[in-house]
Amino acid sequence: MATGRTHRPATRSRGIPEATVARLPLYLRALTALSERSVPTVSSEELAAAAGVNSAKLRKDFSYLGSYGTRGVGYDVEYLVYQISRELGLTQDWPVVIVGIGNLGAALAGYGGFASRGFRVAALIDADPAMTGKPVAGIPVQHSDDLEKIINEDGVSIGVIATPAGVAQQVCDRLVAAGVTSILNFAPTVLSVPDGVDVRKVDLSIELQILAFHEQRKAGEETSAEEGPDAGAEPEAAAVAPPAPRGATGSTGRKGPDGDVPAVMPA
Amino acid sequence: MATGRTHRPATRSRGIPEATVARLPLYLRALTALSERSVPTVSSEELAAAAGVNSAKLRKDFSYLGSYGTRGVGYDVEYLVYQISRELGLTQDWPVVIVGIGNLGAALAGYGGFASRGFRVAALIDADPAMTGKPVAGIPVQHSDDLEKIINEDGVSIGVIATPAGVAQQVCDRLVAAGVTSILNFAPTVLSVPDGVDVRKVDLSIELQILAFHEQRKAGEETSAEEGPDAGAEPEAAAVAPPAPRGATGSTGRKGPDGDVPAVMPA
DNA sequence: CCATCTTTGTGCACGCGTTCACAAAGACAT
DNA sequence: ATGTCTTTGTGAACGCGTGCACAAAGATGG
Ligand SMILES: NC(=O)c1ccc[n+]([C@@H]2O[C@H](COP(=O)([O-])OP(=O)(O)OC[C@H]3O[C@@H](n4cnc5c(N)ncnc54)[C@H](O)[C@@H]3O)[C@@H](O)[C@H]2O)c1
Ligand SMILES: NC(=O)c1ccc[n+]([C@@H]2O[C@H](COP(=O)([O-])OP(=O)(O)OC[C@H]3O[C@@H](n4cnc5c(N)ncnc54)[C@H](O)[C@@H]3O)[C@@H](O)[C@H]2O)c1
Repeated sequence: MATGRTHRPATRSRGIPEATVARLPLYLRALTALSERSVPTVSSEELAAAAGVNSAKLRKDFSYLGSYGTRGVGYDVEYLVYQISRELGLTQDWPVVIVGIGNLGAALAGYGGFASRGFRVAALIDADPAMTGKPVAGIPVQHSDDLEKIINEDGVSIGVIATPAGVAQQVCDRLVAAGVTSILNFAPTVLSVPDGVDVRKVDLSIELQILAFHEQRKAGEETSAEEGPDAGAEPEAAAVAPPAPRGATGSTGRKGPDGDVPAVMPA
Repeated sequence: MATGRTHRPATRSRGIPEATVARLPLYLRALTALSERSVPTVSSEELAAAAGVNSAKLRKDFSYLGSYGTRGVGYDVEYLVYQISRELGLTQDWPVVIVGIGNLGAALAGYGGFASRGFRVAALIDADPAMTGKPVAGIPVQHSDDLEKIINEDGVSIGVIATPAGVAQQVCDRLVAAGVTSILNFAPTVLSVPDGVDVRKVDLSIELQILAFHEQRKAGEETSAEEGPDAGAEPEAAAVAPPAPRGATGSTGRKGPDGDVPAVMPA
């Protein structure tokens, strides 16, 4: 290590790999469970199993945080919980605003997993005047006119967007302008933000499409043995000529190698 | 994970990189928008901008599907929509069951993004007898006793888990035993499944923790100049002795009201 | 038919992330 | 103290993903 670009000569190992950061919450969850069962120590092997990862990976991940283990014994659960919590910034309280209190937003508002890790729902915001003042999950909804004020007063730096996709960018812009620097986006849109602002997206539709891809592959796999070369996939089979299929989508007549249904791309 | 079996030396270029697969839905969404505006063709540059990715990456991604572009012109929108849809398996209908119709499950049930891409909610399943028969988003909830029957009758291969974490593994096992081979898990637990079954997880809590990490780093960055040694980083500063801090600190001070904690420790 | 201009498709290099494998560190027993 | 046994921490190799940069392909205009 360290051979990379050591922009930060000061304190060493300033950079924890992104992949590691993404796994820390996983470890933390497993450790918390152990802690509640009063388990004093765990080996990398046990913890890795609980977190569903490779033990070598886990050890390397922890090595970025420091040497918190004891050889021959393992890791002290309580201590590790604390160290990871601190590293993730969970020892402090993070006020969060949720914008767009519809079906999803309401579910999120009532989600216990928020509070359980130091995330406090500071406010629920919606543009619908009819919603204003109405309590959702015990928290009164506030009107989006007050968005800037709310964010400033509470010092909110994390925002959750659960509005329709069409207005997500606008909402995002307002959040950022008001001082939010981390956004969790549930709307199916690509958000553009200035440097220094982090955006993470949760897109159900994309997840399903990825699953569908693998599902299709599995299905094709079984029959491929006797179906011949172009059973499940070879694009060339369907490729007539690139600039050909101009016009209607449904006009794709005989294309699918295995009796595909014409693609109807809906709204 | 996912691509466990590479027993396929047969047909060439069988493997589309996982990272590419994950981006295809993104491209598809952007292309669909263009299609609705009747835009006939797009360059890789334009499309990349719309999808929020690098244009070289996009071209390389498409190259895995075949040569569907025309040099000097770009890509035919309609044709590309069809090709990507086919590659992702969206030209066929995917019945999906949602298990656990609580706050989140209900929101998912009513989500338009499902149907818009060939995913059909085949059934809503919940263990609560009081829910049985009650329509949610126009679909009557069925009791989990009938889970196996429902899955078999509809030929469901994709399941969504939105139950409490504590029962997620059991639900998962039943789904898999009944024939489901793709699972989208919203419960904060690590699911273990046999080979051949794909699991994707959506974990709000993890996303927030990742944001918090970066948020903390941003905050620490500004003050780091004068903060001295243990600003927000050097672990040793807080390190008393590895096996020391037993029970102290109230660590995260959580008292999970949500039962967020797994409890399921895969032995 | 040829020249020019646009945009694709990809070879290549690089960096990140994963995994193996093992020396060293420490616990524990004798 | 010394030896044995367990488990960490990490060096090193490898594979995947990314982005640059450019030749080739094809459109377009003369
Ligand atoms: N429901 C789901 O399960 C689900 C899943 C994945 C993604 N999504 C996405 O999440 C978003 C919300 O979904 P939903 O089902 O809750 O929709 P919804 O229509 O029920 O809720 C949207 C809410 O946003 C509010 N809103 C509209 N414009 C606003 C603005 N400018 N400022 C503040 N609030 C505004 C509306 O008043 C409404 O209450 C959508 O983009 C959807 O695609 C939903
Ligand atoms: N609400 C959110 O925004 C949110 C966000 C992220 C993750 N989650 C997770 O999603 C899950 C559901 O959250 P929720 O807020 O909807 O909880 P909820 O308590 O409102 O709903 C859970 C539902 O699952 C049903 N259920 C319980 N055991 C079952 C079983 N064995 N088989 C079938 N159904 C069963 C219950 O009857 C209930 O209707 C939880 O694991 C939660 O941690 C929720």
